[in-house]
Formats: sequence, structure tokens, C-alpha cells
Amino acid sequence: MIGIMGLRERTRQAVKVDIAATAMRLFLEQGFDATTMEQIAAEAEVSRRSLFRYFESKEDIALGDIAERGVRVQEVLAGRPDSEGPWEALRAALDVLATEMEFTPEWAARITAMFHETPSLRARQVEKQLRWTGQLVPEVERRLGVPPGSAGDPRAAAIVTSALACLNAAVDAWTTGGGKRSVFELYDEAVAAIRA
Amino acid sequence: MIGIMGLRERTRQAVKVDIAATAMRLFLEQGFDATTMEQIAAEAEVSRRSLFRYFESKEDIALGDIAERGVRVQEVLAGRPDSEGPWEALRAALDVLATEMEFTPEWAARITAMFHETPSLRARQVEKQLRWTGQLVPEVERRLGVPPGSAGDPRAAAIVTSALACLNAAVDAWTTGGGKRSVFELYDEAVAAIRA
DNA sequence: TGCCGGTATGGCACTCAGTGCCATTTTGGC
DNA sequence: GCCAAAATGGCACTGAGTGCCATACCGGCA
Repeated sequence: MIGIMGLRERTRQAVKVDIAATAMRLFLEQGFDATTMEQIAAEAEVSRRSLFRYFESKEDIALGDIAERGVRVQEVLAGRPDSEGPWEALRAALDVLATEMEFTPEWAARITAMFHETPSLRARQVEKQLRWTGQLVPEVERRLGVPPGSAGDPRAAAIVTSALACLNAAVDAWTTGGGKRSVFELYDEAVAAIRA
Repeated sequence: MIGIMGLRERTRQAVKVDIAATAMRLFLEQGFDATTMEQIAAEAEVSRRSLFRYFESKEDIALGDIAERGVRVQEVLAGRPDSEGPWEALRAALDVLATEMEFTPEWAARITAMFHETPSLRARQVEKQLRWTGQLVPEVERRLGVPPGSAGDPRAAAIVTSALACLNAAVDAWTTGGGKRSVFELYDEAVAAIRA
């Protein structure tokens, strides 16, 4: 055992990063659908079978650590003071998505473009977002004073998914606008627009 | 030629409806993933190949006419008076989704439950929604006074997708709540919650 | 009635994602 | 150097989706 996760786990992570980088290069060169798992395996110098041991699906390679980010958001949200309203707390929590991401505008633009023209990718992305936004709902319900376990109140879910909708709109605008204005700025503008 | 679309087209539509009904029955009985196209073909008494001539994908059979509904919403939205703000106009346009749908609570609950426990389905549903919500954006931009062709403004997209988020939250609450309160009521409550 | 052309159908073979199984190799720890 | 766990590779399989072609069907027309 060397380090906190052991040598095995570390090399495993390294291989995973390497595969993801190789795959992303191919995706951007040829398009997502035109790239096969077999080809990725060949270029990354692993077997096709091993590929599926590192990533559950082809989409997962491109989607990266969306799920992990959701956990971070949830943590930050839970850590915000109770005095904050849902929108303030969510805004603070969603900040980690932007701040902990390496946002090279030009690169992000290409990724976003690929996502837009690849339905299956976009679908999985939305699916993953849905999953962890669902986990944010109880926390927002607590802030709204909704008794836990009471079904049929749409408010918390509406707030969480709307916040995400604003974030997505902001990122979209950020890429189509060429990255001139910051994502924060655009997010705040989006939120202001729906709440006006 | 009999009728407006000819005999051929009519029988084709009839077959399509029949296949959809058969498939939906199987989906609800065994679950979406556990039902194969081969099985649907057998029960609907067509070949597997013909199945793919009626529906592009397995998900499409379950998703039904979501795309067509989007066109209706768009039409209604465009027909609303300019004096209405985006939220009022959207609320009126989205009404057609609820009013033109045969909402048998118990039936809808089972469908919704299936959607929830089948990620691939939910993902495709959201994806289709995203597609036609995108077509709603220009109309909302017009109402906001955004000059056409100017990219980088997140407001219209934020409003449209948030409205959809509220509708989805409302439908969710409606099914989990057993259909006691109307979808309209829940939708208005959701909108009020995000705009408060 | 019988023929014609377009359309629907069925069958077949193929690609590709994803999975289960097993034999083999690698590697960390003693 | 040895052992057990983990990683890997190979193989065969399922299931969705597609292209191709031969055939069956059916509405219209002579």
C-alpha cells in the first residue's frame, strides 16, 4: 500500500484517464457515432472487453464524471446555512460545477457541439443530471418546510430542475456567445428572467 | 382513394396503433427492458423487420406522439396575443398537452412508473421534449424583444425549459399524489414556487 | 376480368453495443 | 520466490438497428 488508494487503484485511474483522452480525441475527429468501441480499444491499446471494465457504456466515456460532480453539489448544498433560501443555496452549490471545471472556451465549444449533434449522448447526459437532481430535492424540501415523506408537492422538484434548466441555458449561451461573458453572469441573468 | 389520406395510409395507421397497444401491454406486464422487439413482433403478428418500418426505435413505441404534441404547442403559442407575457402565453400553450391527452389517472400512473424505472425511456422522453422546446424559444424571444439572430442570450431558453420543468414536476406530483389535485393546479403551484 | 406499377412485407445477413464466462497473466504483499 | 487477488483477453451470446432483395399485396386502368 502506497498512498491513500494503493498502487493498483492509482494505475487503474491513470489508464482510465488515458482511455478517456484517446476516446475524446477520436470522438472529436470522427464524431461520436462513427467511432466504435473496437477502434477506441485499439488506439488505447486495451482489449474491447477491458474497455467495458473501465466504462459502463460508450456514452460514459464522453460524459466523464458528471455523476461525481452531482455528489459534490449535494454536499455543498447540504452544507449551506439554513438561513439561505433555496435559490441562494442552489446558486452557491452549483458554483462548484463551474469552478471545479477546467473551462477552456474553445475546447468546451467543440464538446458542446458534439453533444448537440449526438442525440444518444444528450439523452444520457440529461438522464444523469436527472438522477442527481433528484437527490437534491429532499434538501430543498427541508428548506421549504415540506414534511418528509409527503408526496405530491411539486415545488421542490420544480425549483431544482428549473435551476438546472437555467444553468444549461447559461452554458449554452456561453458557448454560442463565444465565451465572452462568464457562465455565472449568464446564469444569474437566466434566473432573473424566469423570476421576473 | 377513399377519404383524405387514402385507404393505404389508413390501414397503416391502424396497424401502427395496434402495434403500439400490444407493445404497451407487454411493457407494463414485463417491464420495458425485458420486452424484446422480437416478442412484440410475434404478438402483433408482424415481422421484426416491419416493426422498424413503423417505429424508429423501441423507445418510440412507448413514447408515442410526443413530437406531434410539440407541434401543437408551438402552434398555440404562436397564436397567443402579443399582449401576453411569456409565462401566460406558455401556460396557455401547455394547456393543450393536458386537455388533449386522455388522462386516466390509474393508467397514467402505471406509465409514469414505468418511465421512472426505465432510465433509457426517461432520457429519450426528455430528449424529445428538449427538441421541441427548442422550437418554442424563438417565439419567446420575440416576446422578450430579443433581436432575432442574436446568440448568447440565455433568457428565452431558460423560461421555456423552466416551464417544462414545472410541467414535469406537476405531472410527477399528480401521479405520486394519486391524481387528487389537477395537473393545472399543481403546475401553477410549481410556477409560483420558482417565481416567488 | 386481367394486367401493371407502386407499396408493404418478410427474410437474411450484417454491424455494433453490451454481457457472461473462463482461462491466463500480472502484481502487490508476505 | 510464492500465493491469492485482481486485471486482462478471448469468445460466444443477446438484442437493437440497418441494408438489401425477393415476394406478396392492392388500387387503378384497359
